[in-house]
Amino acid sequence: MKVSQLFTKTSKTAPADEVAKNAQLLIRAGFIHKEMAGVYAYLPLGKRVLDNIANIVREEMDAVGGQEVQMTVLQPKDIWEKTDRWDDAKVDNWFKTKLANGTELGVGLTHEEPIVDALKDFVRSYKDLPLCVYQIQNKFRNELRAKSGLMRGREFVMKDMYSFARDQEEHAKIYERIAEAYNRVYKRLGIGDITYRTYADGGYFTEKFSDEFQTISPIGEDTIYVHEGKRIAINEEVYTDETLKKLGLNKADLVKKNGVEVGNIFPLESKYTDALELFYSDEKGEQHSIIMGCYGIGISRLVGLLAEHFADDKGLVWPEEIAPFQVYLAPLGQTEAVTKAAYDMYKNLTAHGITVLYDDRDVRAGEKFADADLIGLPYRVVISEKSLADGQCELKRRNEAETRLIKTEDIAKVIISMRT
RNA sequence: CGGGGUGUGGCGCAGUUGGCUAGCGCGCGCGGUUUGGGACCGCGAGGUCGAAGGUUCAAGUCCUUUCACCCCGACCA
Repeated sequence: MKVSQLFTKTSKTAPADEVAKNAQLLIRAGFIHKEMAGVYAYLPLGKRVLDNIANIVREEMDAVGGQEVQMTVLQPKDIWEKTDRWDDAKVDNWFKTKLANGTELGVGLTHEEPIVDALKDFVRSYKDLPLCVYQIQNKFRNELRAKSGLMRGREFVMKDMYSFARDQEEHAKIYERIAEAYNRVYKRLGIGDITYRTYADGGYFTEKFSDEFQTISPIGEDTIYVHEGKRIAINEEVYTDETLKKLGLNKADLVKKNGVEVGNIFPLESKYTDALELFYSDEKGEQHSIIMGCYGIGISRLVGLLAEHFADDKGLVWPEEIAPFQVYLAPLGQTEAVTKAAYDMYKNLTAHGITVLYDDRDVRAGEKFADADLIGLPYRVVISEKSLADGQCELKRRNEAETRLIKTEDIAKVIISMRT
């Protein structure tokens, strides 16, 4: 894409109504637009990042047998009454609305009920199970206080997967398989080394733990106790001697950290399936409860976390799998030779499947460099009269200081070889 | 929801104890000089000061109400 065609612009100043670094950087670089507190639009660059993250999650969920669906935002009241979650006294962060005729509707904050309801049309027999269904879409929660930019919004993008198993043993296997998929997701996002499977409160099922995936970060809202060696952690909310004993951990081996909850998986037993009367028949024709699990990843929260984590004093520093484009191509000067070389390279890189943000604007070098740094693409290629005289261009990684001279015709090959 | 703070061109800000056609920087448009780290000069467009009501000869400055946003806390399947 050409910068001249990109409708967003960068800004030297951060908006006064944002304090969170993730929001400041993403807004300055033109990735997102704040619609209101806790509600952000994704502009072309931000949308690409959001999609890249979603696609990593999608691939890993598909790999463990997930089937993607798109559920509705508007939801009928009755299914929520069946599980006793409609009442504001039970779940207080609902957005609710009404049809013209007065019928009450819910605005989706999670989708256990409608998924189970939809499966009732299809799941009857033990032959239909197990199965995993997931969705990646906007969810709405009426948070009392939105905060920290993308980290806690009222409208946000989330991946939710629901598993349906015939018994506890089958459920446990699926649960572990998905937990491993989660680790792969965070690894691919570049935060595997600072993300820990964390024992946490199980909510409705307090006798059991749920598992959170917590990424160590100074902006983390949660306090966790990390066991480096075992790559696990305990959320402060269940950090008791009893828990430690149960997990066989020693207080002395744990380090207190701030964590961002980037995922949460938990067993739902048969609470929703029973309440909504989704059962299966076994070989003998006897009916049984279906054991359900729920697996969330905050996609838009990850955009915020990654922006916050992969940044320096000049701007964003995107990992390759997440960056909106791979290369920032910056010709310096407007001479015919430079312009032609840049355009040829743009075509060449694109033909090699390398995405390029081509800064074709007639602006000074400093401005291009500053924008390249702020937007934070992994590679920057500079074409100028100087290096072009030797048939070369300059290649620099965003996360390194070193600049290297490359033969212009080799640039695609070199970048491909440098890829992580 | 409790506490604290802030709303002035697109963005960041300044506007003394109320007083004249509401300023500055960035950005934007035009012209020119520049051209390897957000250049410089000149000209120009753009705001009725979050909104509503009130006090006053006079309100961006005072009062009331209200909306929005930020921070701390509480909350957070």
